Amino acid sequence: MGSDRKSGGRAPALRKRDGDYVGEYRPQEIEAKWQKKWEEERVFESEAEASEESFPPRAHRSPLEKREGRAAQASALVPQKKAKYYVLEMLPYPSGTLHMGHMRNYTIGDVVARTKRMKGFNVLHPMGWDAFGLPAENAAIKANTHPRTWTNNNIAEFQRVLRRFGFSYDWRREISTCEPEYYRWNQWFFLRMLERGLAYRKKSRVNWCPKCCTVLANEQVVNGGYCWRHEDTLVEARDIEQWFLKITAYAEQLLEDLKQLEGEWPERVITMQRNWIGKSIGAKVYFEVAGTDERAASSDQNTSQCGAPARIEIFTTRIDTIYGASALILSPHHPLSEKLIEGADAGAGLRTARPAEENRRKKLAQMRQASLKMEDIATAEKDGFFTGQYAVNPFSGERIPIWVGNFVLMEYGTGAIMAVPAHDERDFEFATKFGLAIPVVVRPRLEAQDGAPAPFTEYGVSVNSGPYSRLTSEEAIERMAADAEARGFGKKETIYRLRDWGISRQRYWGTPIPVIYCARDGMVPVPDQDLPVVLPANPKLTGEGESPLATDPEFANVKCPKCGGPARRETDTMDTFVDSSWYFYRYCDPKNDKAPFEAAKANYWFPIDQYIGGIEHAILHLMYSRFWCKVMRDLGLISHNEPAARLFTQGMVLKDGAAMSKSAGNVVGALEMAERYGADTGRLYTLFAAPPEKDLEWSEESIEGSWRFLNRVYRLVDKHAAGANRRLSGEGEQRSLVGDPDGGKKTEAPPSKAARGAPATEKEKALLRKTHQTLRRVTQDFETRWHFNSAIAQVMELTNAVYAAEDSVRPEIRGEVLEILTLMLAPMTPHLAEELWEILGHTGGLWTAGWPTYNAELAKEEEVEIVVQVNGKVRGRLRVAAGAAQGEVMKLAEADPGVAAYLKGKKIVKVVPVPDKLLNIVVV
RNA sequence: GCGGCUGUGGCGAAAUUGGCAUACGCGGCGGGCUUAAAAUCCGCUGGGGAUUUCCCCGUUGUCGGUUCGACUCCGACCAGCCGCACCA
Repeated sequence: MGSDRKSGGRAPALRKRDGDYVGEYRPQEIEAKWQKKWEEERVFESEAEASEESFPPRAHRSPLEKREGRAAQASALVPQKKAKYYVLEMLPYPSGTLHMGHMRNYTIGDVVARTKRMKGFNVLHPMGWDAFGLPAENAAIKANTHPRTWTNNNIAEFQRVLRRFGFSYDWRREISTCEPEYYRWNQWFFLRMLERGLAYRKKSRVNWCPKCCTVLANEQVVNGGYCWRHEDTLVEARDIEQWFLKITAYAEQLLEDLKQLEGEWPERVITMQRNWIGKSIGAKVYFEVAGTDERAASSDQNTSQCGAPARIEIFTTRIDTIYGASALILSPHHPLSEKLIEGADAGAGLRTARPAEENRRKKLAQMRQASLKMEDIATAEKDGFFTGQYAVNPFSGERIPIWVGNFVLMEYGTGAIMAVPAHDERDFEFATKFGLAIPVVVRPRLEAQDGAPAPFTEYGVSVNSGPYSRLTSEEAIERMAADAEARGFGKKETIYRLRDWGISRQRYWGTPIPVIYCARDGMVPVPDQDLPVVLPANPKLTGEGESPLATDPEFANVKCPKCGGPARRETDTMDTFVDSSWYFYRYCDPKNDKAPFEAAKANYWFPIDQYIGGIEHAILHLMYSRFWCKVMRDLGLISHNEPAARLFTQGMVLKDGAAMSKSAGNVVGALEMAERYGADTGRLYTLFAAPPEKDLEWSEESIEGSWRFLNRVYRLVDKHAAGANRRLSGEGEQRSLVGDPDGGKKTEAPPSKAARGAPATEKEKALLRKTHQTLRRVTQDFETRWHFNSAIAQVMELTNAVYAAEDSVRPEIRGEVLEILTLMLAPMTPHLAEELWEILGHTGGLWTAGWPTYNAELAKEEEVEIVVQVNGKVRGRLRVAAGAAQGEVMKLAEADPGVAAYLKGKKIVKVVPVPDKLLNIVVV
């Protein structure tokens, strides 16, 4: 980054230029000055939630309104009752250093918050810390300190940096999830879920990360079997007793309510959630097990010779293909797969060779082992073996072999499938490899599709399906499911891919799960009045073995709350995603010690109007917190269904092609940036370099451009004010001075406060026109499209126009333009804008000003350029009065020599006019 | 394999509803100021030609379609990125 000319310690300030003294833009001083002022004046504190009564809108009238007496009309557009606006960036995990990737996220939120405040909303814009978590524990072990020390140090540092960037947070509401005042409510929620059967404990196959030394939720397993924290570490399967939250109870609602979010949340996130929930509508069908003889005669023989259970349940979405089932296939982990391979080896007459029992056992063990590794499951070759047993197809009565296959997942459906090779790719592959029959039972609807490649997996028309032949697939699915249900061998069923949320973690730095195990009373919830269950202050952390809390007898050994006998505490802690599932509600009422929050306060502020964060939480945090919201609604705590009305996922900041991160070693530190160029330049650059949803490649060279622009604006305003002051004091124009001119501050009356004249010259008109056109577009870009980059480009153009106009416009006109320009910059570069506002002579602080009102009258073009095309090619340009009549434009076009040349000798067949823009003449 | 997103100058990008493609910025080149440099201000920057006014040509990943007119809409393809992935 080279020179230190931008650093704070430059030679001071005043230089002579064109007879005016122009100061130098010194962001470090300006930024500190205004941050202090904002804090003193408590500018960013939202108004009380109870304030549903009317508030007068923030008094703002733009200079132009004042001049034209339009204030009354304009304020009619502002809601009389101050509307609330809750804008939130996802809370950070305080680790490492804040870099410009983080700053981009917070800058976007801050622009929104500041804009809304200027527009008269009661804005809630809080910040807090996702303070529990494994990295703190690991770092503490490494540095031989306490996770709390490590975390709090980081929080202090994060705070410092965020304040340095001037983000407009209401710091009174700051929360930290590792404080007992916060996590006691995690425990409280857990107990409420326990009461409702939404929290339960079971032993199950879970994902274990050997590096984290703890269990992971399904959502924390990425890239087909790797730990989300250690993307190079394969997750292992373990059977562990742990706590689950029953998110599956809300599967349908979570899916259904995504519809409400359409258009408000990124399509991508909605799609990902939909896929994650993975709803399948189908049917369960029960197949009787018929023993080892495929031809077994007696229909009443429905237990096998080795005592295997009577029936196998399968799930299918294509019950219409059941006449084409040529086998049942069980998952290696299916409990029956073990039972079915027992018993005497096959007798004579089997169609398919049955491996000897010993080999069957070996094979099963092998397949179970293989499927523990989650990698390559999708790509692994199909494998399986015949159990020797048969089952009866309840529709056809046909006996079909029962196999075990490696591609059948125990975790999905019933862990068993019917194989229909003719109409399913995987079954086809399996059948081809092992020589199973491939009977066709669905034909394409159109003859033209006949001879379609096997397998044919689409809907069509049933054939060879007994009474169901000739039905369309849709009809067959409907009828066969109903018949199966009526005849008692099946039923319609909807299943979801979504699994319950495993929240037990075998680590220290998290919320203790508030239950106690008593030898006599079993599992006993900790009574509400005993909350919070506080983490022991001095744990023995090793990062290995069982939960650290289990090794702390003082913590683990307790009296049973029911019988008073000796009991043992649960020593696992909660997944930290519990903390972040409801944190945004706590901001509404951060100090409440009676309840997680007061319902009225939450209902005032919620839903979040604008939530902003990274795409990496598309499923994790954003699914969990939607679930939590619905649980809280059912507990009667809140009265809405979804926590966030709108979601925005910003792009990453890349450097050298990779996401900025500590581990990649390519971070541009936020503090470093602020020291070198000032926070405003950093903010401006991240907004200008790319639209916010897109990834942004960091470029040191481009930052200079943003820096130069702010300097340019500063000089422009400062020079203007200096000139105005000189005129006021020296040249005897009789205008009153406000304040003390010797006070060292620029408190003289600014041009804007003086009586203003209407634009007189063409140049003045043009500049004001440009100003209001810019204001219109910037307002739109802020409001709806969030194209901050093109908004900034507009402001740059306006700045260039003011420079170009030089002295051809009177100072009072220029003053007006510069005021609007300053206000437009305020949300993006707030410190500089405050300073300019003061330089322009305002004493109240820019935060008391509102967003300027666009004046359509002044923005209107009087004369427009019309592009004349002949057969779609530009052949001439006309300057005409705006709104000129079509015939007149046509006449002018025909008179234009450039156009006429192309019309000569041709016949005009069509004329397409676009008013005030274009005229296309079609000739042959 | 399925789903989604993206493709525009040397670079980051703009183009609001189908209406002048390349605004704004970076980089580069030239000029003013300066003894000089930095900073700053001004101009040029798709290609070719005319010393100006100007003329010709090309162009938004590729091919096709709709349209008076397509970066924008439709179809097919190519490339890159992301997500899911034996989900029955």
